[in-house]
Amino acid sequence: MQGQSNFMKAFIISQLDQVVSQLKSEGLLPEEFQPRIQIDNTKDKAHGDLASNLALMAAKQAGMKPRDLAEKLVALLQADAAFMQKVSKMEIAGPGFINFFLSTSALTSVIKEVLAQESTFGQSNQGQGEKVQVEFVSANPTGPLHVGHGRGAAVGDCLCRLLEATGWKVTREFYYNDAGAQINNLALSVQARAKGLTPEDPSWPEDGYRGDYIQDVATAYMAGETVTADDRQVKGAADAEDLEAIRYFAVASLRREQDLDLKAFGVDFDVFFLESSLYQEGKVEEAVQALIENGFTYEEGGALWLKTTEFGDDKDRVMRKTDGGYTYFVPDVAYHLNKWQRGFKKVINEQGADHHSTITRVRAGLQGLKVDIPEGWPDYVLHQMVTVMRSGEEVKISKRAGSYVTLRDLIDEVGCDATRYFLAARAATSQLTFDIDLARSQTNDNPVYYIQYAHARLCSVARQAEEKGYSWSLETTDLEQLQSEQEQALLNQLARFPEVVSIAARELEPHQIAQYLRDLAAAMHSWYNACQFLVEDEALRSARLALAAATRQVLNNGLHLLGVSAPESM
RNA sequence: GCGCCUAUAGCUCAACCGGAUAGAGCAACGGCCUUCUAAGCCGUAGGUUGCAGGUUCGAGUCCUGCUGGGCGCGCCA
Repeated sequence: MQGQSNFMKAFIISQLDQVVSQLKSEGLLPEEFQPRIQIDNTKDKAHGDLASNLALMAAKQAGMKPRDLAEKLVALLQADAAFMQKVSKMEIAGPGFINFFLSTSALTSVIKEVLAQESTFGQSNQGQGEKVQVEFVSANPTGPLHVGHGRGAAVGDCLCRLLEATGWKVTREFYYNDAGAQINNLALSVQARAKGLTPEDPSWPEDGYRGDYIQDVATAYMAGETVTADDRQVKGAADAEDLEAIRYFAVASLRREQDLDLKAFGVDFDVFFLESSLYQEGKVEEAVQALIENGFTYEEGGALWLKTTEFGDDKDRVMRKTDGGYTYFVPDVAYHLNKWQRGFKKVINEQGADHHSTITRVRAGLQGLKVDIPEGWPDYVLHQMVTVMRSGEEVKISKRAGSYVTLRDLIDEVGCDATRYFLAARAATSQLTFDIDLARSQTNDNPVYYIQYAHARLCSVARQAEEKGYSWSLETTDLEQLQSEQEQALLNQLARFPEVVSIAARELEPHQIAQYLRDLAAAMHSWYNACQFLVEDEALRSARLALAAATRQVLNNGLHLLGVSAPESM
């Protein structure tokens, strides 16, 4: 699938396509030759603005040397007067690249596009209004969100924003594992605290949760406080013997706390899906029955097994334990069947790589249901582990959670913007080192402020232009004034944006947006230092204010995709 | 032992379905504020892309085999 490209790329591709057809009719190229014509951004401005490797790809089939074929292609393009209005010069370079030098009018046309499309510049319709469900975070309601959940939240939310920007109809979903052994464990831990035990006591539950937050929950429960979670209100029963009441209260308390953390992080969900609802509605049992009826199960050692090996797993897995309970992936299968039945042909699960072994099991279960779910469904985006560093040393604990660093710690300490940026700026496949000192620093070390500062500077220029009565309108502005090296570099960066958004969405890689924004901000800062905007020469001034307005808009659009604010002053 | 991820400058990381001389930031060194925000800019230095083969006109990118690191391999989730 070809990504949405900037219009000059699309234009050159279509012209080259015509030229290829021409060469076919001349018999120079075989009829069956169907190149994927590729136009690249150049790394070196000596190579022009855009470049094509078509001659290199087609040389063999044409039976010509690449450079000779390139000559031929260039000659045909040069014959087209309309084409040569947009391309001021072509050069053949290296082994046979064709370098395109764009005319100023072609370069500056992006300004008109940006100012006309405003906040929609960069958007496309790749998704064609199709539904996509993105499940992310999905933390167990047994403790505060940790930094790994934070990475999931940042990456998942940016993915959603990218998909929305490219024409998908997105449902953000959070799956609560509110049934199962870990919840029982939570209830026992709170109960122990309610009875005044501490983790040091010999009678403290085995594998109990030891963090301070358990004490907070127990105290609130015993005080009869009322907790309001997203879908329920629970009053503490103040009875240390009522484990059921404790369980209910504890889950509500932790859900509420997670909700507050997510809100502070600027992440909203459309659906909170409860694992317990699958049991209540008999969906887990239905899925199990279907798997049994389809012959993918067997009993052994008092347990029920799923033949996951028939779907690529290295060993079969227990579905129903000897104690009668289901293993965790069984409700997961029921849940994903539910997603499918809700009509999501595309589903993306963003989760930590430490859970990657579930993928094979869930997909195997879905195949075993035999309801025509495609083999590779659903998609997964796995993020690797996060290490938090402070003063050159790894930070492993938080006061509240005990054994891990919480998302709340980071938001409180470095702020929402910087936390989101740092957690989304690296490829999900890479382990991430979160440097608190760097994220906190309000200096040029910090890419968040670097990008935001670029935006704030342009806002400031616009304010001052207004104060001085320097009005301008696009219709009467002569964009040919933008001749400096920095201006042309910036124009090329602006033109890249729709394509970057498109590729980032297609590859499910939000970090590409962060990377791009840094490049764009760098181009803007270089320009800012090289050129004065509020000059006497009205023609030049207006052109620069137009470019400044367009750049500000694209910075804003890009920051929005990351969920990072775009301040008007700093 | 098996599976997934990963290895790029001293450090943290990029590199657009294989493209030209592998790029940024930090750290180091040298410059730029009477002028729109110096949270900025310009320059210098820094590399056998873990190792060895292979495919290709062309490989950090694809294939094979090694080596190191992370995660997983439970009738936990």
